[in-house]
Amino acid sequence: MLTEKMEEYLEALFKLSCEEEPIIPTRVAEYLGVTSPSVLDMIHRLEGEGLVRYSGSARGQGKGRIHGRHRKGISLTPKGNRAAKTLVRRHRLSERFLTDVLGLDWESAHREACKLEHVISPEVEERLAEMLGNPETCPHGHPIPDEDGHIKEDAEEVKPLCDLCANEKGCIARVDEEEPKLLQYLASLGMLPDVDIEVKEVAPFGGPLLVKVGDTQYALGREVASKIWTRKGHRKAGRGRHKHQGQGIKKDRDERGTA
Amino acid sequence: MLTEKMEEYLEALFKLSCEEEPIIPTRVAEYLGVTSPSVLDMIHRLEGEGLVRYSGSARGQGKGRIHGRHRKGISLTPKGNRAAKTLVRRHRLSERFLTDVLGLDWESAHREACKLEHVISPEVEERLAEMLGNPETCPHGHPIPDEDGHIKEDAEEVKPLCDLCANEKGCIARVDEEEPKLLQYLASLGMLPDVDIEVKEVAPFGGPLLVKVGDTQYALGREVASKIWTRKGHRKAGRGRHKHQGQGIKKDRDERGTA
DNA sequence: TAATAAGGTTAGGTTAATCTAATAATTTGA
DNA sequence: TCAAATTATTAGATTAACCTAACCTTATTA
Repeated sequence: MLTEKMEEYLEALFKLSCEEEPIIPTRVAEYLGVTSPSVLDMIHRLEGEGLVRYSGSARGQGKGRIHGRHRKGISLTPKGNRAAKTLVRRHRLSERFLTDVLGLDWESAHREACKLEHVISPEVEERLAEMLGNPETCPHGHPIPDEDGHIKEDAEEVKPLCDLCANEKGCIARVDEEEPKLLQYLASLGMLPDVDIEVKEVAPFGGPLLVKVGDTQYALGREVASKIWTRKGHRKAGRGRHKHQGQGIKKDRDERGTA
Repeated sequence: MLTEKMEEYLEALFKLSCEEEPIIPTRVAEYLGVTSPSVLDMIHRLEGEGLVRYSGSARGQGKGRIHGRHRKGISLTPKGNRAAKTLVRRHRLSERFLTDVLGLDWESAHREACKLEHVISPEVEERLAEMLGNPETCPHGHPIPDEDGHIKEDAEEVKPLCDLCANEKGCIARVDEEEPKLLQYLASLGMLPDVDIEVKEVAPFGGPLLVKVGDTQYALGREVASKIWTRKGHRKAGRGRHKHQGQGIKKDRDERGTA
């Protein structure tokens, strides 16, 4: 049986596996705010459950180098991957419910979803998805895995804002969700999924980007710009289905002005 | 900080305090399915948090006898009582949401609510209550404490079905929620809150009751009948407010035919 | 290449929540 | 009133998650 902590580790491993290549214990420790002996401890327990594999030190393997049958470092087994995706699905469905139906702001929704994802049963998960109209993304624009753990690939290329050239236009596909403060900041600038954005200038030597959203221009650091993911072209109709449904439900409490 | 287990104990103590008078460790142990040393352990921790009082053995105090300032045995402090009522509120609001909005059956709703109650924040609690139209009772008919922990008293006398005389009529106010199996059984007989019921016969010597619900008669043991609470007179319009709202939200997925 | 930094691992300890087994205290009732 | 039954309490163990401190091992780099 999975404990809540085990679930948290699985999720962390899943998210880290989308970024850097060999996942090392120290990275996990940083990500979760625990010490590395604690991570080792848990990794051993998760190995015992057949959810992760760990082949000793992964240092010096180089990014993405494959050694024999599988990578060094920590990796999720298919079973672990499946469990992690279920958690991600429950988290993102919860976020949609909390923002669209209950009208919470992004930061609160994220915080609450972190707790909800561990107590949602398959039955509630299914009904919730149905009630929300089977949304394809969370409020930040990240895809929601389907019941079978499949994640819909982006139809078009999605790249970070910092990779756009001067005068290139795009549409925000999603924003990284790890830092609540940043999320709140971006929301305050109107940088939300499905919003058009244009890079006006790119300062040299790693300097800031000058971007235009709506009628206003903002200077953004490269670091921040790397957390904003864009796709080509303009906003698409039809993508905001669930969102509009949510807004409809939310409308009658809009005077409270959250989100 | 309260752990989930502490919360479970508080809730158990709250429910037990509504029934028998001096709450003894052994009773709590039975109720929660743990051993008495475990209960003692937790009681000490809860005492340390100022949530309960415990004055040694309470045996032989007699039902409800007061000794000095407060009863012997385990009792909740005002702080503990308040915390327990918040949990009961969250549990019952969750149940309403799960049955009325998501269309779960009573048993599943109860099971899920047991988990949800521990992860709902004050903000979510408030919004959920609002969305549900501030319901006054859970699906089984039990009152939902308000945000301040006040529980609305019954306007009329509410007594167990087994206390009615032959040919006495009443309306089901609520059914005890502790045993899921029983709940499911009663629901299958149509014995739900706000349903009229009539006692046709009472067999002597602790025998069964013959009761009529709708057009059908059933024989119920005394034990079961003691879990069904009735009030005088017929179903009241206006009491089912939240229920109807729930049905409205549920309507467009009724073809699934759950609940 | 030797020193330093970064990371991995072990050993041992803590707290919450549980258990079993044993012992002490109280009740009940014959 | 005294034995049997019930309850309370203590002692000692266990498991999951943590931690700190100490000690290896592998990489970088001066």
